[in-house]
Amino acid sequence: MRKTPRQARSRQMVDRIVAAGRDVLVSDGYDAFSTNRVAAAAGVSPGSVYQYFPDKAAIVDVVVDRYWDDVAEKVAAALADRIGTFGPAMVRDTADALIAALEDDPAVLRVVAEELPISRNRDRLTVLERRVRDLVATFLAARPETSHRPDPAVTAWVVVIALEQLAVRWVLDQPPVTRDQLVEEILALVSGYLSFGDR
Amino acid sequence: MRKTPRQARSRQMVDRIVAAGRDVLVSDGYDAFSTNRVAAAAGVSPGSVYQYFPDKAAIVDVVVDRYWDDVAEKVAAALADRIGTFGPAMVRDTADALIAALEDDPAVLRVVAEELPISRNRDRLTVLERRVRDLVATFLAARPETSHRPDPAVTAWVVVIALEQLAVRWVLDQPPVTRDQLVEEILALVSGYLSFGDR
Amino acid sequence: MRKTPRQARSRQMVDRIVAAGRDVLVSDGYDAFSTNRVAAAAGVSPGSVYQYFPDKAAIVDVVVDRYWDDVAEKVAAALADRIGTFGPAMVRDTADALIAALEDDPAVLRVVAEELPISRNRDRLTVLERRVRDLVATFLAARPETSHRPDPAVTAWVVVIALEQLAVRWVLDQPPVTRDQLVEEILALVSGYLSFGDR
Amino acid sequence: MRKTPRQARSRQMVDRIVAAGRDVLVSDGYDAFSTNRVAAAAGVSPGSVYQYFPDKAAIVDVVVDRYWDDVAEKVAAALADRIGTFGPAMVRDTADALIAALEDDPAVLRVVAEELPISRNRDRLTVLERRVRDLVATFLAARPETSHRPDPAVTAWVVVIALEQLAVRWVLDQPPVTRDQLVEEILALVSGYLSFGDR
DNA sequence: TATGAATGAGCATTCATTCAT
DNA sequence: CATGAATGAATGCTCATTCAT
Repeated sequence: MRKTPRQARSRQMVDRIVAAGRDVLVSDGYDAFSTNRVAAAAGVSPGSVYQYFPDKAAIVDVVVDRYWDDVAEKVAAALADRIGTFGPAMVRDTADALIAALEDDPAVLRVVAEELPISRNRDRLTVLERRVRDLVATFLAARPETSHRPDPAVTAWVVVIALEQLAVRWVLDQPPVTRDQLVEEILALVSGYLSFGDR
Repeated sequence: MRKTPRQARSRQMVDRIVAAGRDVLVSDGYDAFSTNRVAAAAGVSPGSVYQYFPDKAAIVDVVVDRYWDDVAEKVAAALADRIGTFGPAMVRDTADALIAALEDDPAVLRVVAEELPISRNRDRLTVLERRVRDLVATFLAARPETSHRPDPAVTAWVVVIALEQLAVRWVLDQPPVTRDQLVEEILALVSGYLSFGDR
Repeated sequence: MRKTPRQARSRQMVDRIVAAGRDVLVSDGYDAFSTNRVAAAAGVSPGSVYQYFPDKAAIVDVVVDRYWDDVAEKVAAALADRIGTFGPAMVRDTADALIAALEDDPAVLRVVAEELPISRNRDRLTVLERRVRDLVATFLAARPETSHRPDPAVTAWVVVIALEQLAVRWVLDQPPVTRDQLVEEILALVSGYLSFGDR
Repeated sequence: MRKTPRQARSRQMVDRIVAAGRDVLVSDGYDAFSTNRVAAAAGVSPGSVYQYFPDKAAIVDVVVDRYWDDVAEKVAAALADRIGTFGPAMVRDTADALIAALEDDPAVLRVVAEELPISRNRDRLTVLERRVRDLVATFLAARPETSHRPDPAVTAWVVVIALEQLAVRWVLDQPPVTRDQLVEEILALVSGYLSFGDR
């Protein structure tokens, strides 16, 4: 007749703390992020935080990790029903999925992308990178006859950076560009790049 | 019997403090950046710092501003003797100039781009933006007959973001891409993008 | 189906906790001595500790008490088969027995004598005191004809303090004095003192 | 017309903090000794403490050092006008001077001798040791014809420990021994020891 | 009984900022 | 102007103790 099984209770505490961490990050900013504030926001004592996290940095790390995992999951989900698309359509779909995922929580994106030491975000790109590598590969496979970029690894690196940064800046800076326009421009950028040298 | 006029002395103090700020930022990192440390590094008392800067943030702001001004100046200087180039050559020159400027002080670039809250970098892009706007305009002027990007403002926004981020990441992440490769890829990216839709 | 009667189980818990307390004291020192650590070392939950000890200090007290009881027991045992010796021989035997007892566990002696608030050691001397009182009495009884110390209680107090401290410091400070030398010096000190005024 | 010259002000702060440290140690005990409490007792902010002491331990060290310096000074002063005394008189004088010095501040003596990790007191004995070495040497010089302790270094070690501990315990434990009795017993102890073997 | 999650007061320390000199 | 001693709020973190299960 246990109300909260041991495992679940831990899980719940971690979740509460992470949620509170996210909130503090969003509303107070990274500089004002303190363990005491997180504890207060979680309705928990400072000591309790340390039963679940070894130190302050670990809380931030989990918040960031969860955010990017979330984004990756959304991108994967959005693309799941479109497998099989090729070339341009795939670019469009990927850009669209990424933008959509980033639009979901701009507040955290702002903190994560703009306030955090980049080191905390270092390993987050794996999923996007894999996706882009595939994208580049299938795109090129669809146009085997043409002359194009020589080194696929370099090409993927270029596309990842451009794609990611365009999506992030669009969400955060709200430039005078519509969402559809953005997707079209990304399509043009990537397509033009990948086919460059065609004749 | 005053050696230096008041104005000049102020200027000198500001310079000392900013230089010290830069050094502290580079060697200790943003987290360890403290007014006391800056004062010590400048050989000045903490109180004096507050005669020239309202608070700690203002010091960082000036360091960042000066850094980006410096970059802008270098880019402008590098391009000064190449005015009149068109299209692809201009893209190449711009990319090259930007990379060169960023390579000059990677230590500060690292702090500025990776550790600082991005808000501090907000207004830095004006020069680069103007330059890229010109670049886009002249490029398109060279190919007036072709169909290409519809909105020059949007196009410039896209190119700025991609160009800047590629140059920054290349300098900071040292990816397995040579400098020449990078310039070629940027050229391909921008040229492909700007001419996309040509036939 | 209870394996161990309640009483015995309590006893066992207390023993585990005290043993763990001793270990923590020895390996981590008094400053790092914490109830949680003791509980962990005992393989017991922190809550359980409080079923047997009212607070942290009580654990230390028992560790200390047991240590001194142990020493007292060893001294008594060592002297048991030498009852009947008189004067100098008895001094020598007592000194020897005490040194031997202290040598048995220098690690705990160090903590108990050097790190603990001495108040915790307050009542430990009873056995040694009684033994020394006897020693003084028999010594004097062996030389009834001579003039010597007037007040046996004071005399015993002096001898206890000197004897104990010499033995403890010798064990802990490892001075350049051999064990035999030490015993000889103690003998000289005590004998000289007790017979002082002889002619 | 400066009220407090720079040097003097520092000195004054250090003194205030050390005095507060002493008071906290005496009234709250070593376990409750905290930087915040010291700061409060000194009527100073916690931050100020750290302008004069690198950490908590440093405050304790200075308190202890000052205490023992003080004792050493008093002993030296008390003996200054008695130089030239020999043998028994010198023992009496030394014992008397030491007891007097320790009696002056039993509260601090209690903390220093009973609550502090002994390591903090390690180097304090130099003065007493030198004094005792001299004492032993002159004593023996006065009785060159007699047989006595073989190793002067060992002899001095024994006398230091006994003398110091007897004086300290007498002050702190208030045993049923008068001050004069104590001095007489110490004289008997030391004299008997040093002349032991005489005939 | 035994548990161990939760507590929260407390600690040592830092640092942006002020202000009397 | 320049100083730098002084501040004190705030920080990350610990640990003796409690109490619901």
